[in-house]
Amino acid sequence: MFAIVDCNNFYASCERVFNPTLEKRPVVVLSNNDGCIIARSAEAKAIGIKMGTPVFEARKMIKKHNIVVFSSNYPLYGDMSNRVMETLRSITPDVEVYSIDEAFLNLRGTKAMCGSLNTLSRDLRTKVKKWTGIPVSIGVAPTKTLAKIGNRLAKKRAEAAGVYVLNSESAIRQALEATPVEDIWGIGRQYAAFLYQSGIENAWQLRQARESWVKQHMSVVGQRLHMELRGVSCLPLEMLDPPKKMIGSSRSFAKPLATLNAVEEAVATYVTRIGEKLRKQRSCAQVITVFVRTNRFSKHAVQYANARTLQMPVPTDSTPEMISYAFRILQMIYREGYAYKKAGVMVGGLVPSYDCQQHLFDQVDRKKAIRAMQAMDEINEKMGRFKVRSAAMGFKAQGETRQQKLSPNYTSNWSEILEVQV
DNA sequence: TCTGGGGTCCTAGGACCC
DNA sequence: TCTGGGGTCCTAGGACCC
Repeated sequence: MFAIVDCNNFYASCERVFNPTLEKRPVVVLSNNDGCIIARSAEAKAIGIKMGTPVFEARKMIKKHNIVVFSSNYPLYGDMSNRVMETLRSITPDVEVYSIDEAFLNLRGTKAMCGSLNTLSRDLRTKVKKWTGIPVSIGVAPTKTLAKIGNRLAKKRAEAAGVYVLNSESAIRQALEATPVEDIWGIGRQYAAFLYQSGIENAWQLRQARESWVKQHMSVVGQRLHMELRGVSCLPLEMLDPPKKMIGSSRSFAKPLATLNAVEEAVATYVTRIGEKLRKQRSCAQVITVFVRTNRFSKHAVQYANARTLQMPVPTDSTPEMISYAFRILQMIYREGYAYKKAGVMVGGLVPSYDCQQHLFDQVDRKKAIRAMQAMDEINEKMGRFKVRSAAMGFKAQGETRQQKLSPNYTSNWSEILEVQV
């Protein structure tokens, strides 16, 4: 049996843990750059605030209902996520961290088999709340996809009180009939529209569809999903996270940038982040892509977007080297006269760094570069991010993002730790 | 005025090999 | 009139996830 443990309104709940005055009040958390609403407390959802709404469109509602607004605070959420995951590991080592706020558990072999899955799940839910302050919902079923369906009902139905177990054919049928196709894990907008057109509206109807028909229209991904709905587990628990195949970094700018130099400094910053991630997972990259674009929502501004990919001669994880390639690309795609709203960098073709094919006529002293990057990473680890950095990033952070409603880093910065008055 | 960021997997088609 | 068969690798684009 699989369980999926999903934190309720995770970012909003994290903010609440350290600020109990937010209890019962509508809370929303914004995306990078304070752009869109990406997390909502139950109260905010009840008011009718939709996921992904641009904050300026919701301004009236925010004012009217006195909604508390936060910029996103990823150091805080990441840390709270670790606490939740550690708590889950206290009942079983079989934990797959699926996202910042979700984990799959394999309940086989846990004490559950002695008691009921229901009791075990309820106990786990209580434990996570008590140890971390984060409320979670739990779905339990014979496959991951069915567990996800259970989880949705655990959240939706008050009488479920946060736990929904699909442990019999009749329970599964009931749950599937109550699940519209667009709410199935793996069914997005396109497939949902297609299924409705084909007369399939809920998960039970999809389960009854012919396998060959599903395969024909939804490829093997759909076929797997179909089997999972029928109780045949096709998606195993993945406990160790495989190395990334692609790493990217991009941002929208609070204020558009109009000079090559400013865009260069932003791009250098993205490459620096990518370099850190690459070295952390001990990979080198073979290709690098840079893209720039103007504000795609602006109706009057002249639009321009471009991207280019470069094959690097030798796989590398060296920040300065990647910056020079990124700048070369930027030279090719940058055009004067536009107000740039967003830029980004991606690297791919990742290979393990111990396994990099060298180049016969390589001009770079790789050993030196490796030692320099190691020293830089160590200093920054100790003294704070970007303390030692490439001059290409500039002195003043370019393309800075807006973060006007940031909560303190309660759990990751000594000077922002919570103060309690006695 | 104002609209996020970071990923994965699959398929079809082209280029190439013998 | 009529032009094989079997395969790999790469890329772009589409679909999905949180």
